[in-house]
Amino acid sequence: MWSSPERPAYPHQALAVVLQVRARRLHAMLWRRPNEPFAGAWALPGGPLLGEETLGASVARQLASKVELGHLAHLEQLETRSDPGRDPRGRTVATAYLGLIPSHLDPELPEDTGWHPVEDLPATAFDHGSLVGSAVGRLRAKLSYTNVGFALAPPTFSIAELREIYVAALGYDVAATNLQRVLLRRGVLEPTGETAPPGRAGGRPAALYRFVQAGLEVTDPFAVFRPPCGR
Amino acid sequence: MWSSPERPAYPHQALAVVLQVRARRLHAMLWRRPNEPFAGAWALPGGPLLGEETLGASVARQLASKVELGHLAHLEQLETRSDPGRDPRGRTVATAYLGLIPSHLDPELPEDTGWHPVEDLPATAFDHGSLVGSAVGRLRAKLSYTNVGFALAPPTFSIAELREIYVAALGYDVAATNLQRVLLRRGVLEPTGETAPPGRAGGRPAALYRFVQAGLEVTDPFAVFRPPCGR
DNA sequence: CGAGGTTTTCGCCTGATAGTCAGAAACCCC
DNA sequence: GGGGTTTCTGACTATCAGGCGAAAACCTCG
Repeated sequence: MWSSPERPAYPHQALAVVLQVRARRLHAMLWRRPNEPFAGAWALPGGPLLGEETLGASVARQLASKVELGHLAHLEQLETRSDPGRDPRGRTVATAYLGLIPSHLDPELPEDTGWHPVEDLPATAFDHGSLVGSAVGRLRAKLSYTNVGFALAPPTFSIAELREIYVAALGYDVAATNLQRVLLRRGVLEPTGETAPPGRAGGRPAALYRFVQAGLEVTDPFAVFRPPCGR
Repeated sequence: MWSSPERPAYPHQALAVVLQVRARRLHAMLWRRPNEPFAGAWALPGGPLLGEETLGASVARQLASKVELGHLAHLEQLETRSDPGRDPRGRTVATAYLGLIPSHLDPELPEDTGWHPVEDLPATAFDHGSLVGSAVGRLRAKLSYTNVGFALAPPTFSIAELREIYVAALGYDVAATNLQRVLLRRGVLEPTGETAPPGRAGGRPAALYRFVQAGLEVTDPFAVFRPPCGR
């Protein structure tokens, strides 16, 4: 704790890595910087921490200028970067958040803002490229042991649709059979009782499901070294 | 990104939640605050982010005044707290780190600093109590899917000793047989080939093991939704 | 209205692994 | 050498993920 009167301060910014599954690929939201440094490069939305707001409130405020906040289904703190050289203009500290938007939404974005596949990012400003990498890593890990999927999926969906989302987000193939069984057993998913009409090519109508809980919840963190009996 | 000239700044501090297994219980390192606010309450070691240092370097610097840095076997960033009211004196932002010290060490601590069982914390200053909670949660989760155990255990150890450490850190019982088999199969542990002499009560001499890798490594994050074949 | 094609669903089998237990092995002390 | 203690090993069981194939349900076209 600082007891001495000197209390150096550095500008602090909140950044958001907003991810969404679009056209079967995981995308990140970036905007093109008009000014130096890194003029023309793509950057994460964000800005200075102000007045009496928390970092969470700050990132929400900054995001509000890019998308409708109601479209954000999930927001969590990622990590804080403090490398003195991360901004050529001078020292800054930045805290990044991970935001998720369900795949059925197509929010209107400002002119300078767009979606970029995370596997094929353009040149990014500052350390924003590696922040996207961190965010994707976090999302992929959590998809397996939490119900974050709810923040990527529409309110109701067939297993086939959910599989597409998971495949896009995870970056590798998963079997629909297994996905259904695992998520059902864990109580993450529940059937709505309704079915979706088949496509024009025919096929059996797909049963619709929804996520039981809309907030983030850690299901069964890790199967290993579990407490003796039902925790 | 801030393009306007106004760049508000708030003092930023780095805090450390240092954990160690002592006497079969998980302890956190706290020091007693001499001054207001929270005079007499227990607080996490930490202090202001200075000059050209990163947060990691800052927390290491602050810790150096409490323990010998060489004793720290692991250090990772936890989370950043920004509630404007977290310090009654004025706004601060604090980034907490998780530090681990192996159980065989007994570092000398300053007069005002001591170890406290995490399950039985005294009154803490600021939001430090909940930060200890976060740290313990992180450690417990990672014990199951990484090799962080290396940072809690001595260089070599018997399975019984390792079990004690895991039990203390996790807060619940685990079977020695299982611990050995799981950690061996994952390639986290390897036998040294040596054995420890039995205690005075006799008993078969215990085989000694070591962690294969001394740095943090994510073994097999999550068994679910694994890519088709050996990734 | 039936045949062929398409998509989803369901059931079964397999393999991997965690949890548990009991017995054998190795050592001490008396 | 016998009793006690601790550790090690192997076997058994239960659970669950991964995969496959058949059945179900629906479409379109002739």
